[in-house]
Order: sequence, then structure tokens, then C-alpha cells
Amino acid sequence: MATASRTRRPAHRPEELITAALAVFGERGFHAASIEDVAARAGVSKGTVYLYFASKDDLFRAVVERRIVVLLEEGEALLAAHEDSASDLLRLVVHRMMEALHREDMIRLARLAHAAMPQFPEVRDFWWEHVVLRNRRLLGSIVERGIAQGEFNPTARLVIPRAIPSLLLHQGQTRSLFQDLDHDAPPAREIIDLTLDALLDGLRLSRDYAR
Amino acid sequence: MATASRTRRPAHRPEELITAALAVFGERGFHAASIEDVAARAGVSKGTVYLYFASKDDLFRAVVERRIVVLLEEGEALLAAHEDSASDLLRLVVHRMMEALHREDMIRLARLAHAAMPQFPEVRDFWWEHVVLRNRRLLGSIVERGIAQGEFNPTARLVIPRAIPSLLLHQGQTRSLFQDLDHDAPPAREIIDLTLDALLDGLRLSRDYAR
DNA sequence: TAGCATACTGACCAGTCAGTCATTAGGAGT
DNA sequence: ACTCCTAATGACTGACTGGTCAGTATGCTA
Repeated sequence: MATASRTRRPAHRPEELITAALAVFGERGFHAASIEDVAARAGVSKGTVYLYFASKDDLFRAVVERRIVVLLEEGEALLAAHEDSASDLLRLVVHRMMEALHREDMIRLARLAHAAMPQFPEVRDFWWEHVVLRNRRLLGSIVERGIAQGEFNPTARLVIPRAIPSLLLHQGQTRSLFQDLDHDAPPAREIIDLTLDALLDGLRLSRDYAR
Repeated sequence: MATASRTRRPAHRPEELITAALAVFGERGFHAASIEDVAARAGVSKGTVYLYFASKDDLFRAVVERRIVVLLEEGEALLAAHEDSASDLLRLVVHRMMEALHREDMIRLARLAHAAMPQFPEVRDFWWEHVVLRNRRLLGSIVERGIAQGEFNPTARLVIPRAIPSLLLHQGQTRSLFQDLDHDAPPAREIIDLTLDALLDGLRLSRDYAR
């Protein structure tokens, strides 16, 4: 009875293990998931996991870092490429974020990370720096452009960078958790668009004086 | 060596255990927290916990139910009592919700529940019915009143009941997780107020025609 | 094709914890 | 003071899992 082919592919293992870990942690939660589950999912034995990651914690940290960084780099590229009105750019960036957050594994990762942060200071620090702050900076840049062009009033500086991520992340969570119960839910895109329209309308420069 | 007074108080135990469990689960997370920790915190032995709750899961369910229901009953009372403009009532309710969500144990419970829902269908069903839906209904009633009085345009029906809870819950999470890193964060109240102002402004009936 | 570095394996260890149950003790009633 | 019901205890069990390591297989190199 030959073992189902014991291949050697050291270059691919870390990525395979991270993919498997994201799936297993996402399904079972960090604590409930066992390293053996992750190994099995990656088609590898338990010991192999410890060849590439120092501990279960270390593996988790790697999952968060490898899967989040990509998202943000993508978003920042848009800022540089776009020249139009800040409102349009904002809508574009929000849509991109929404799409990213609608991948079930991403929204689960966010959920996992939130739950884990109180227990894992390094994950928390990473999330703060590379998710929260980086996001705020991205949105902040767009707002500054909008203010300079006379599109937004100055309160947008406070509102946009904090409200938008909350809306997107929490809407994503609600959707992922209750999809099957929320029968007459309108498309996520519609909710986000209408909310963003209302917000932008309320933050227009003219509104400041109209009141 | 006498045991530190082995008192008998069957009437108070469940409540004491729920309080202890909320604290311990909140600090360590559901899986990492042991029943023995909870028992110790309540000044009781492990076996006693099983006198009142069938299992660890059951205890967790009880914590969620007992601590959340109270919040919502409080909120609904406001709706009945208030007669003024829908905008003012909305502001009032939002402030109350914000205060409730700023109690560290409440925001932790929300975090715990979110993390646990994929693994605990009963918690998920409870949360859907008694948190999400009930909240939407409450906010929905206010919106209807506002539309009837000519304060909001009809898109408010879609926007308010979904956007407000997301804003409040996620802002609360961010605050609780990153408080010590977010040095120049403005007061939570200011963020919420400005966002709500912008939203309501963008949802005013007149805006519908002004565009 | 023989030799060798090393990717990979899986049995094993040590620790943890949910849940049980035989025993102990508080205190109400008499 | 005695009885009795039952709240409370905590040692114990059985199952599980993170992490280790001695040994095995693979495939590159000469």
C-alpha cells in the first residue's frame, strides 16, 4: 500500500498551507480547527506544517498577512490611476472594496481576525497598521482631493474615512452570516450605493451653506 | 481546612454564572475559556455550573440571550414614548444605542457572538431575530414616521435600518480594539453625530427634487 | 547508479478540558 | 437535636490536540 505519492515541493508548501488554513480556520474558527485538519486539507502530514510555520499562532499570523496585503495594494493603485472627480473615484474605490469583501473567504478572515485580535497582539498591530490606518489614509487622500476641488465640505475628513469601512465590513458580515434568512434583502450594491449617495449629498460643499 | 463557606443560593446562581461567563468569555474568547475559569470567577466549583446549564454551549447561549434582550426592550420603549420629529427621535435612539455599545462587555459580547454564529446555529437564529430584525423594525418604524411627516425621502427606508446598525456596531468594535493605538481619535459621539447629520441631510425629502 | 541532503511522515508525549458522579454539607422543618 | 432533601463539591475519566523527533522516501548530482 503505497502512500498516495509523497511529493516534494518546498516552494509551494507555504502558499498551499496558507490556503488550507484560511479554509479550515474559516469553517471551524481558530481554536476549534486543529493543525491536523489544516495538514489534511493541504494533502500533507501534520509534521510538515511545523516545517514551515513555528506554531499554530504563527500560521494564523501568516494567513492574515498574506491575504490582506494584496487587497490594499490593489486599492492604492486606483488612487494613483484616477484623475476624475473625487466623488467618482470614491464610488469606484468603494465598489472595488465591496467586491473584495464579498468573497466569502475574505469576510471570514475579517471575522476571524476580529475575534482573534484581543488574544493576538501581533495580529492586532498588523491589522491596525495595514488595514485600518492604510484604509483611512486611502480614503483620506480622496477626501482631500474632493475638498480641494470644492466637492466636499470639511466634515467629510472625519466622516468618510471612518464611516465607509464600517459600512462595508459590517454589511459584509451581516450578509455572510444571515444570507439565507434575509429573504427580501436588496442587492448589497444597491444598499451601498444609496447610502453612499446620501452621505455624499449630505457632505457636499453647498449643503454647508444651504442650512 | 474549611471550604470558604459553601453557601446555597439556587435562586441567584444562574445570574451570577452568566455574569462570570460574560467576563471570562470576553477576556479569553469562547474556546479558550474553560468552564473551571467561569466557575472560579463566580466563586463556585465546576460541577455547580452543570447544575444550572446543560453544557458550555448552553451557557454561552444563555449569556447572549440574557444580556441582549434587555438592551432592545429599552430601545423600543423610547419609540412609544416619543412624539417629536422623526429626525430627533432617530438621533435620540442612536445615542442610546451608542451608549449601550460603549460598555466594554457589550461590545465584547457582540464580537463573541459574531465569531460564534457560524458554529452555533441557535445563537445565529437568536441574533437574527432579536438583534438584527428587531433593530431593523425599530429603525424602520422611525423612518416610516419620518416619511409620513415629510422629513425623509423614500430611500431612507432602505438606508437607515441597515446603515445605522453597521455604523454603530463596527465603530464600537474599532474603538474597543484599537483605543490605545488611535491617539487622535475624536470622541465617538462626534463621529456618529456628524455621520448621522450628513446621512439625514442627504435623505431629506427636498434633496430628492433639488438634484 | 550510488550517494546524499533534505522534504516529509506519523507515532508519541504531555497537557488540557468538557462533562460525570459519589460524596459532603447547608439549612428548613419538626 | 434529629431528619432529610438537595445544593455544592472536586477527583476522575475519556477524548483531543499542539508540538516533537527518529526514521523514511525522494530526486538531484556526480
